[in-house]
Amino acid sequence: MTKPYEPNIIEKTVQASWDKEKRYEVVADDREKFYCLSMFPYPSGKLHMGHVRNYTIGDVISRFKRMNNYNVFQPMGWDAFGLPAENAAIANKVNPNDWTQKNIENMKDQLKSLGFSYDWSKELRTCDTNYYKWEQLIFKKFADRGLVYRKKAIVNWDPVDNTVLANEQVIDGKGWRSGSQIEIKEIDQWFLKITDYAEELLTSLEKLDWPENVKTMQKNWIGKSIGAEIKYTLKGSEESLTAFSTRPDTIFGVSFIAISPNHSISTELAKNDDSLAQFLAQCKEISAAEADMAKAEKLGYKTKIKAIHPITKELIPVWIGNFVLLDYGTGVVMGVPGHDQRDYEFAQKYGIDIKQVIKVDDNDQLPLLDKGKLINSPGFDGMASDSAIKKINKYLEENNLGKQLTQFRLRDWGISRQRYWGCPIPAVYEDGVPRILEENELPVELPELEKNSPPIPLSKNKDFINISNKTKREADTFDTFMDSSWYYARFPSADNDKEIFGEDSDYWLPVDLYIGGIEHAILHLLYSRFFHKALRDMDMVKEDEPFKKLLTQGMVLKDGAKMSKSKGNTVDPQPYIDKYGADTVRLYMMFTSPPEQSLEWSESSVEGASRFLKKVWSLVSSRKYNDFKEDPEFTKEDLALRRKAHATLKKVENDYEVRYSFNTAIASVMELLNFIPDEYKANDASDAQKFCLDETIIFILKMLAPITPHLSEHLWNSFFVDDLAVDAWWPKFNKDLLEVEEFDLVVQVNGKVRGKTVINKNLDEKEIETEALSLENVKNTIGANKIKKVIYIKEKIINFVI
RNA sequence: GGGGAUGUGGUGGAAUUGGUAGACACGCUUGGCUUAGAACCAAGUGCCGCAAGGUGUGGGGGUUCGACUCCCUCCAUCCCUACCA
Repeated sequence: MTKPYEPNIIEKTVQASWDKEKRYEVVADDREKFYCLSMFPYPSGKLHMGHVRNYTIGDVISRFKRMNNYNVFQPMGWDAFGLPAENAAIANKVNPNDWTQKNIENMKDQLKSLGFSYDWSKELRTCDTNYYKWEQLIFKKFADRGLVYRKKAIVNWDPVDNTVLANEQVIDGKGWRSGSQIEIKEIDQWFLKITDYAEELLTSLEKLDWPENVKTMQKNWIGKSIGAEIKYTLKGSEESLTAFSTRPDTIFGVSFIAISPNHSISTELAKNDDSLAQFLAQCKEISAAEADMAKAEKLGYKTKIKAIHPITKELIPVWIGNFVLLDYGTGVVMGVPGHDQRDYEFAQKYGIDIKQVIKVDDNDQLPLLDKGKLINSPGFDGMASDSAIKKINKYLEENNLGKQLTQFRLRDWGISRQRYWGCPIPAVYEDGVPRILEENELPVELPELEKNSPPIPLSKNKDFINISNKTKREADTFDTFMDSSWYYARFPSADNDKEIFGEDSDYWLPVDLYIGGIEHAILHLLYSRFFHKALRDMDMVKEDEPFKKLLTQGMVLKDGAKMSKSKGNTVDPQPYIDKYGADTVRLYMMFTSPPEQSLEWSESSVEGASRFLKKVWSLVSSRKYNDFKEDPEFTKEDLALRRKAHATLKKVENDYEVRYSFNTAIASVMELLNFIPDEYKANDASDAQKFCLDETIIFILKMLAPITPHLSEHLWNSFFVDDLAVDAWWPKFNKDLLEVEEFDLVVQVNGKVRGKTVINKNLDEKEIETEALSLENVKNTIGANKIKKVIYIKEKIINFVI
């Protein structure tokens, strides 16, 4: 009788030996380096299945690379600042730091129990002064390079709670706690000039080994467009409005101008117009989130102002539209209802002229969004859109009415947050004038709170704010995306308190493989790329890009939505680890779907994963490797097993290394295990049979080692003769063993399968055809019909067309 | 509203380059073992049909000798939309 498989005992023992020998703490050496990074978590309390999936993927790849003789660095840390800590602090009257640290300890224990091969000596927490002090320094250096400025920007304001709300905290236009109608408010904030890098962020996407969909998303987000700025002078005024358009060829179709409710003209007019003032107030009753604005009903208010069309000199009404954003382009839209969907709807609603100025054919329906030939455009009629654009731009430029311009959709990054639990922005106000602190005035430490007292905003913390009568400290903290924009570069130097990026960072950067959720495809990844390029330009890092290769995992969903603490739909892995062991949980997560796909959580086949590991256990645990000095004589059946084992190894290698397709790798190993004939396991098996089984076992343990490291290591140590750990080497398949003399041929008639037959590889095409035609079912189907055509695909298929 | 993805048995999924649809599992059914259950073992399992056969990859259309795969169109679901991380 073999002992039962007791994963919890095995796993604790194996993990203890890793800790003792510090197996996964690494330093520079001669091997090729591999920096494998999984996105660090926000310490929300407990791990959920989304984390388990993400971190298992990273660990499987790290372990596979390590077995293939790479020097692998896989760190872990904590994105520790953020809103949930403050929410928890308010709800439960706990100190956000205590709450966060406790969560970190919990989650760290969970990560350790899952057996991830992290180098914990480089752990970092963004809420540590030794982390964020460097962030304040980066900010100062960015400022010195002219990448920092201040401007007004809109926020969600809760007039009852007197606080700024995050978009997430606004539900149907109401504050989540107070329930009151929120309003948009403009406040002064710090900005980073990410737009200075717009062009490079766009062009260097090409160099990246990233999934195409992520690159496309970033490209569209940056949104480079070539168009023209067109000046509309206002009637009876020196003032003018400038609108940007990518379609100057439709300029003769302009029948209104729309400006933002926040535009200075709007505010000016409202002073003497109560109904307009009311309209502007109404426009503020909408959340600042783009999705909400886009969904809101398009509303307009017609002013008495007229703009002069730059070419026809006709008078055009100026409207105020709630869909026009001030900090978006110029805050002025030229309305061309005939050729723009949104303008069309707006014009229909308010009875504004809709003119067709582009023609494609006689069946044109408005709005017509395609390019075509110009009509109703005096002086340009009959021209194709593209040449008309050039002509019109030239005309505008010569007459000082506008100019050709490249514009980006990307906006500068507002980094001010009106919160407590974040990195203090290192600035002061001297007589109200902002000044960013000098290097020798850093760090600005986040003031500690009383035990168990809820956070008060920094703006209300007098001890912190008031430096002197004239000098006040900045009360805002950084956006937490700042914290996560450079952590990848800090990790190798996490234990270095002398330099921000020491020689360890130099050695390990860039990240060779970055793994994380697809939800970060745009913001986090774009901000990090921007940081990296700015740091490069200050000679703080080399390379142009931080993440060479990217693997985006799909969401783990529960009840049809992304698993997250705030939605309250998380599934804790702990009960599963306790019941089945970490190896089973890891195996199940990898087996249940490929990494990129989103996945509705279900525990339905955890049992299957567990069952498979028990089978491996019962096959290997009481067995010892037979150290044959020379190869025995193999029968045909022996060779079939060896072929299967070597073919599986080849496939699994490809699945791990190239395809990141762990579910199919596991399926192949399961298939291999099922393929072993029972007599090979018996005591009276022949030497050749024992040899083949031993070889198969070696392959199985090695192939599983990245996914189920504890079981593999334990069985390896009891089974094999050398004293190297299971992750010391990866086996090599023998390609001579993969050769076969025969293949299965599928025989089709008119594309439908009518038979299958085994064909010797030596036969020529004519012989194969005869062979196929001799099949009973094929003969019957063809009957008296004449064969019109024969299609033969080498060693796969033959199709008779009748 | 915009951008990106996904859709295959009762369930998770496989089919890697346009070439056998449903590998590998879960579940279920039947049988074995057992006092009984659990566990384990064996066989079966897309749908319709006694069978021959037909049919089948979200719906509709197309290209092709051949389509889960390519094209058009519609529908559903998920993610992002700049202050959740």
